[in-house]
Amino acid sequence: MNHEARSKSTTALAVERLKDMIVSGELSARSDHLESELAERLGMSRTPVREATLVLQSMGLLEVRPRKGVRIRPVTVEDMNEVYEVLTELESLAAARAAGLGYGRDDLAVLSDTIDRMEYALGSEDRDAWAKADEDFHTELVRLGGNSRVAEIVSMFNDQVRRARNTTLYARPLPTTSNEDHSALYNAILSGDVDRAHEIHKGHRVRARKLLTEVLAKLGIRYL
Amino acid sequence: MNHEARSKSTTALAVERLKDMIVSGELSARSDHLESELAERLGMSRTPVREATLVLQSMGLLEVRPRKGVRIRPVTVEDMNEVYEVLTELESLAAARAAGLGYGRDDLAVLSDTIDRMEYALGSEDRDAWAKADEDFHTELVRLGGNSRVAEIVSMFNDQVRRARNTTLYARPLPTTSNEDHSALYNAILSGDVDRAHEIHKGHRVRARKLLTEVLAKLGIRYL
DNA sequence: GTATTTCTTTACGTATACATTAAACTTGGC
DNA sequence: GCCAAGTTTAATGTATACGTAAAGAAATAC
Repeated sequence: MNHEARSKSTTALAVERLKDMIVSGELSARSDHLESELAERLGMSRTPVREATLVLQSMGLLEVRPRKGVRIRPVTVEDMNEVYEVLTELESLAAARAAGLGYGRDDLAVLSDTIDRMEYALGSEDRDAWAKADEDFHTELVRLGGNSRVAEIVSMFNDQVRRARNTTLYARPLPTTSNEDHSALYNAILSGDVDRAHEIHKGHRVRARKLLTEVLAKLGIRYL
Repeated sequence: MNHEARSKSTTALAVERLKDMIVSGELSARSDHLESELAERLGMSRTPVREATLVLQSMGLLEVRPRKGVRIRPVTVEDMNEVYEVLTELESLAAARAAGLGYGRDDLAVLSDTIDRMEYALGSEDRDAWAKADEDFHTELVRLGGNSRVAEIVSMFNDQVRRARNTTLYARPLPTTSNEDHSALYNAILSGDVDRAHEIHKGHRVRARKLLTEVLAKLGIRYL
């Protein structure tokens, strides 16, 4: 009997490890890597690495460029705008749908918890904890929205910009105002106010995006 | 010198062929297929087939189920609702953005052409031509929207529901009213009316979805 | 010195071989 | 007759082998 998680396929492991390496910056943006190099680094043959790169390519994290190695995709300011535009629409949709589904306090317990965690993290100025809670908040929100495709896209796009977000996390003001948005959204969902939920979250996202682009501009960052 | 299209990789070919087979129904929904079976049918080894199935899985067209063969994903009514919900949001966004980009008549020539083709197809009651033109219209619209990620998602989701759409194409009234929407949208984009473009297309999509679900309900279809 | 061509290298694409393991079948106990 | 344990089967997961073609290096012509 295996007390650990059941042994995953090597390919799945490669996807996981490579994703981590990309998000953490261990594989830096715009760097090229041969399949054989990655295979050696991961201690496996080229086959699972190849399969993993295909998957990661479809997730938008890298580009397979024959004979030049896979290139870790940089996230340009333009990319950020595209991603945030989609996230704004789809999350707002999810918020509205969630409000329309008649959730009660129990159903929203997880969401409420993420809000509390953000608040607490803000108090102790723990940016990492705040970022984690914020991501959980968004994940739970789209889950509540009940459209699995929306949830998938949001998850994928979050992966794409996570590195960028990490970079800016310590270079921006603490998002003290955003928690008001979160609470307001929670209330809108609980009270079933579809339009208000949509409105609040859309505004929240638009402001977050503006803040981010300003920070990037101030830092003179073109890509991450 | 090769006068044909430059020889594609076997994997790319497998993706293409399998996609065609799925969309055309040659591989029917809910059917299972072993890698070796598909490899033989396509006259290639398992390797490119495997890679293709990974890609098609990420496109949502099939599911890789170890030791049971890949399963061609059925499209349930629920799936259709999810997909159409996302398409509604993202295409409306694209319409609004397109309207905001100050396109002139020349820029909108392709869009205009697809509208003409739909009108003509309606006159001659050529449903296939209409469907093709309609799809081109939507593709061009999101291209004009200028957000490549939106365009990608829309393309992927269209693939997912194309089989369903083909099935209902001859079981529904000819969409005679929809062309008014298209013209109105064209004018809104040309005149730069962002809000109206959004509004028109959203309404258009909502009506199209309603029509489709009604047809499916009437036919008693649960999945396609 | 530069440009062109040939040669060499090498990374990838594909096929094949092999190991693994889930599922199916068989057999024996009850 | 039914269930469980063990065995067999076969499809996948992974590694490896090999041919091909692209990128780069070298050599030669100018």
